[in-house]
Amino acid sequence: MASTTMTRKPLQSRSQASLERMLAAARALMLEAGNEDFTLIDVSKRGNVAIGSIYLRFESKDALVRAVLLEELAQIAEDELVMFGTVKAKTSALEDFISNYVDAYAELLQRHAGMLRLAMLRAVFDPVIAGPGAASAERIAHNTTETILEYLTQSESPRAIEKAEATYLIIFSTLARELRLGFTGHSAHHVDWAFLKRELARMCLAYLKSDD
Amino acid sequence: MASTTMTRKPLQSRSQASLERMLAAARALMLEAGNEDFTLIDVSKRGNVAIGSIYLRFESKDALVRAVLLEELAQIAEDELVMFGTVKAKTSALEDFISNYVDAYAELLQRHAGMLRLAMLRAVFDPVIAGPGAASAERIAHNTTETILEYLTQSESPRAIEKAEATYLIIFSTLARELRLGFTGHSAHHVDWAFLKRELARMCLAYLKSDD
Amino acid sequence: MASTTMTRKPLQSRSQASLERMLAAARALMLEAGNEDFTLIDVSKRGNVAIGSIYLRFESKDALVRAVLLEELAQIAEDELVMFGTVKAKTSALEDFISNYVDAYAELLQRHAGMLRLAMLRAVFDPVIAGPGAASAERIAHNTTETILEYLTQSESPRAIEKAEATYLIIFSTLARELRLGFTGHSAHHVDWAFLKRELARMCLAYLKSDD
Amino acid sequence: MASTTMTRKPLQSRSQASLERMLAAARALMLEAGNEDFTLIDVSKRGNVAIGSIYLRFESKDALVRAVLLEELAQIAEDELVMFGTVKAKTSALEDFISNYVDAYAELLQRHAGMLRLAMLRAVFDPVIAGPGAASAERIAHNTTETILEYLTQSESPRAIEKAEATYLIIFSTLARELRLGFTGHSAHHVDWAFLKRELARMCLAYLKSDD
DNA sequence: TATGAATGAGTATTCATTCAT
DNA sequence: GATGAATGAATACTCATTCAT
Repeated sequence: MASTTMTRKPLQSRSQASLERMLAAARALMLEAGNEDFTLIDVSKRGNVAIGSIYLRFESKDALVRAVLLEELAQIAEDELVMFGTVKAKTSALEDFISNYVDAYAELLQRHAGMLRLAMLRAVFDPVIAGPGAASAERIAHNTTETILEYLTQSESPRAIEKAEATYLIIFSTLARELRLGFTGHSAHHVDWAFLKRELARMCLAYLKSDD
Repeated sequence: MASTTMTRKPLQSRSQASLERMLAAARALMLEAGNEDFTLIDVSKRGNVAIGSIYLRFESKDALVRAVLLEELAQIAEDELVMFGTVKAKTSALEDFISNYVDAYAELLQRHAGMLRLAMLRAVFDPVIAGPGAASAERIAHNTTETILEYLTQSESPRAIEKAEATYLIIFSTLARELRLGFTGHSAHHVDWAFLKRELARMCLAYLKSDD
Repeated sequence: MASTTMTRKPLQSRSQASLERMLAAARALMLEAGNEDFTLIDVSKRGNVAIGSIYLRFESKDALVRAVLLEELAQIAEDELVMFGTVKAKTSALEDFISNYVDAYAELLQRHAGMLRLAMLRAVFDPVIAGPGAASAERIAHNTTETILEYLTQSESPRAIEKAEATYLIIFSTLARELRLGFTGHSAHHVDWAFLKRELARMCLAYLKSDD
Repeated sequence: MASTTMTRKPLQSRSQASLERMLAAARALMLEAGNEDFTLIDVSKRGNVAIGSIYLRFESKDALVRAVLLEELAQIAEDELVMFGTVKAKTSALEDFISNYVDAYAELLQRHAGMLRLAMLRAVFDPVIAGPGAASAERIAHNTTETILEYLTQSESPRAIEKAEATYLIIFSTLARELRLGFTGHSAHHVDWAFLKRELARMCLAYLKSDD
């Protein structure tokens, strides 16, 4: 068994390296062009892999694109969890939480903007992408809502659940503008990002604390 | 004058009809697929126009796509003005305005969602689309902000300008989710639209009325 | 009959003018491009004639091209006769004749170079052009040969006929290089034209006067 | 070394064979039509290569045409050198040289007439073809002139250089008629080729030996 | 397994020709 | 007769996919 492993490992890592190179090449090409219009020849040259090798791992170009996006979505999901834990750990009041959360979430979305944009475009017609995307989104929505609720119940706010959910939705929507979906800064091309984040936090707080 | 019209109409309407058929066919194909990947053969068949006829009116497939989008953007700009006038006419208090505005703006964006989505995607690399899109966006942003300010100055709110601007941005961003930019309902696929609109209005109001 | 003529003339001259405009436009386009790759739309715009009108006079684009070329070939034939008469009129010795003839023939070929080039290219596959072209060529060949013979018989040269014919062939071939058929001056790009004409005349004279 | 050849040959010859088939097909089509108006589908069918394979070797149809012509021009250049060497080797007097040279040069031009004709047509607008064509022409012109001069200086002829150059030009121009540039036999369609070559040689000799 | 040359269906674009007005 | 908008066949080129080595 040891020998089997010995013999297989190098081969596997060879394969593994080749697989990673094609994924990385496709990823780079997708980010550079902002779309999926790269060719497999591009991937072949850039990733130093034979075209045939791509078809050994993926049944089509589409499957390769999906793999790249799914990999990114998994990473985003992980990053979200880490981000969420970090924010929670350093906050004890609603004010702190909302403000830090908006900052951290904004940063996360910005970091993954390129691929997230592509993932969202594809999600429109590709359930394989829409699924994990929605699942991940739901988890972060749930976590966020729960945490806001924890802070809110301390102050016995009525309609707490509804407000917490709306808050998450509005925060996500607003920050998602940064994914460059929209006319270059539709309605905002000289509004700066810091300003938007600050006011978004304030708005959410005013809303959450209001006793309507 | 009547005779002039008589003589010209048939000639114009023939051409006009053909032009409209190709624009309509392209529009329909774009909306159905959610992208610009239709072929001119599709347009030819669907619109019952010869391929050559398309090139009689447009210098390229791209120009046809642009024409479809520009037509829609012009319509959107007009609709926005009408919508804005209607909302203003029937509101006298900030509460009414925000609530009605969110409703009406949401309806407008929903009505144009398909093409607006395509316009935004193209705006990323096509200045011919980005220009009018941004101009239109800026006008509605300006109008909205001004109106909010009118109501706010009545109550001498500090930071009125910043809050009015942030309000517009956040409303637009939140409603724009409806353009299906995002995982089908990323984080919101069973949250209903009526709920979101109501809470968005409330949030904005709480924010605008807060004395931070 | 007078009235018929009255009524017809203006119409005819209208038609005539239109016909001439399309021929002139086609001619200009052919000369500018150096080939037959113009489009009928070009002719339509340039000549201010409707495309339909072209098909009223010519059964195809090819027929239009032919008409232009045939018109030019007829003009060339006429020019050749005039040129030949002029040269003969002012010369009385072989030396004068050859020298003046080479000059005048060179000038004629140069003047018609553009269309002659096109005519020759088309003659390869179009008998309608090859015919008149060859006929015209034969006449000038005959005239030239005859004239040379007149001068030669004065000096009782043996092989006079053969030499006269060869002289014409060689003069024509050499001058035809000016039609820009050949690598830009294949083998001659800094040899000047005046030199070539002078030496060509000398060579012919030496040959004609030799008693081989 | 043998094994290297063994391993490489099959790979190369497959590719090589395919490349040669497309070049040969294009060549044949060009010669048959006398122009470049063949289609890539024609090449594909005739050469039994996929259209895509053509684009694997050439970046455009134009590049394929160029390759065919350049190949021929290179062959012509080589043939010219061989021809020239052979002629020089077997001649010791001017008479012999001119006569043999005209014969051999005529044969060479005839052999390559079809492609040479196409090359010259393209040279008008394509520097890639005009360059090698002119270079090759200049070399043969130079060689010819030099050789004539060697024979002439023996007889201390005045104006030797000018006469040698003119001789080359006139020989080339006259023989080039055979490239079918000109109305099929413009001025010569029943003049036979043997006659023309003989007289051309005589004319050149008479000229070169004359003491003008 | 790995390779990358070969494949050919698919697409934008052009332009001679037709024909309704 | 005159017009010029409409037609659609034809063609260069691209690229995902296959398969012989």
